[in-house]
Amino acid sequence: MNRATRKKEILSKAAKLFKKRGYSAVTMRDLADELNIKAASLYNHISSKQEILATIIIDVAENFTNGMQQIKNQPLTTLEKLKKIILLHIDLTVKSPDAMACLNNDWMHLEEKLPYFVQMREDYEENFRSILKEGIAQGEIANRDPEIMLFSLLSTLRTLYIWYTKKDGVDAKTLKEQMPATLLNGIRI
Amino acid sequence: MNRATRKKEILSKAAKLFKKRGYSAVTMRDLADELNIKAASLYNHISSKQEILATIIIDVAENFTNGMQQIKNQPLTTLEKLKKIILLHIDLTVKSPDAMACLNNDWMHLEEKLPYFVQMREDYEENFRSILKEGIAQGEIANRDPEIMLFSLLSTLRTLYIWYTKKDGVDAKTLKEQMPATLLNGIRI
DNA sequence: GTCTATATAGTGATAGAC
DNA sequence: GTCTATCACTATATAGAC
Repeated sequence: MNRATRKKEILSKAAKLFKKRGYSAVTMRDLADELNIKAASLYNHISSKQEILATIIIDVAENFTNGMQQIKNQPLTTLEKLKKIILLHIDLTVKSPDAMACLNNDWMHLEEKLPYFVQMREDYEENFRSILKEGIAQGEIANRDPEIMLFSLLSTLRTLYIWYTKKDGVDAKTLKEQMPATLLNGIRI
Repeated sequence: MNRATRKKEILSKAAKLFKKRGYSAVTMRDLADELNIKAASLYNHISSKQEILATIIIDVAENFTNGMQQIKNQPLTTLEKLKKIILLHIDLTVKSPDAMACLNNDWMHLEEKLPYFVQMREDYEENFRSILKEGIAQGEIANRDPEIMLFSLLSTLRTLYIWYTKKDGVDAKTLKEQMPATLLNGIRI
């Protein structure tokens, strides 16, 4: 198997295992078994277990950062921006549910890339918070504690991967159709 | 220090460490350091690392089960029942945020107690789902996919501990006053 | 009730043959 | 590109002294 394809396969299987048991509980031997090779062979493709984790998480995190950058300065109402943010979360979750789980559960095991990740996450939350406050100021959304609205929205969006990948869970189409209304009705005037 | 107090202290410090880094990443030496004793001394109070995890998680899980049992059969409207469920989550989170984190993030590392836990969690979700469906049938809440409403509510309630323990986070009083309205407005007619 | 010492079984990662 | 063999280290847990 060629080098690039094998590496992608390693990252994909690793994300799947990390989602199921967490980064610390997955050994290089577990990962190798999943690929039907020996643990030592993994090191022909990656340099460390840590590199695997960082690659998985930073890739998704940068997708969120880029998505938010595109949304925040568009000439849209607050509710339109929030709808786009909700759809961004749904799209990224549907595209890589395992990587979303890693980002949510294993980010604290990042080493070299930890400060970079934390900065991206803080910026993302701050942009989200600004949009909510803007909506309150303009009378578009309810005048309640923006911190409560923020965490209610983010909690749901960040854990979408749990419900999306569950048997008898919800499919992508239903999510895109019903999620924005369910979440936005909770905060709109 | 007397035996019962020491054991409680071990469970408390363990929950705090598990919340921060996850069960698998915390060693018995880490835990012992936190208590200023040696790892071997822990075994005079507990029989295994696994026992610590199970004690922490099952205790909170049984609190949820008991709370739900008391709520579901009371002569209340759906919205009143949902408000009581929301307050149950807030109360348990404020009481033991670290144990809530363990329950959410480390339940899959339970061994002997895993089936018991999974059954409790499934029953809890099923009771929650029934109450939502009852509300839709009686025209009290919006006629949307109950699965989406369920996961939106549960995601927020289950991750309350993240925001409650955060610096600049939300305090218990604000939560109890604003959380029910924010969440229920999203689903009520 | 805590200690030191240790048993036993992994852990991530490297060297070098094929 | 994968293998076997192995290194240096760390994990949970026990035995027995104090």
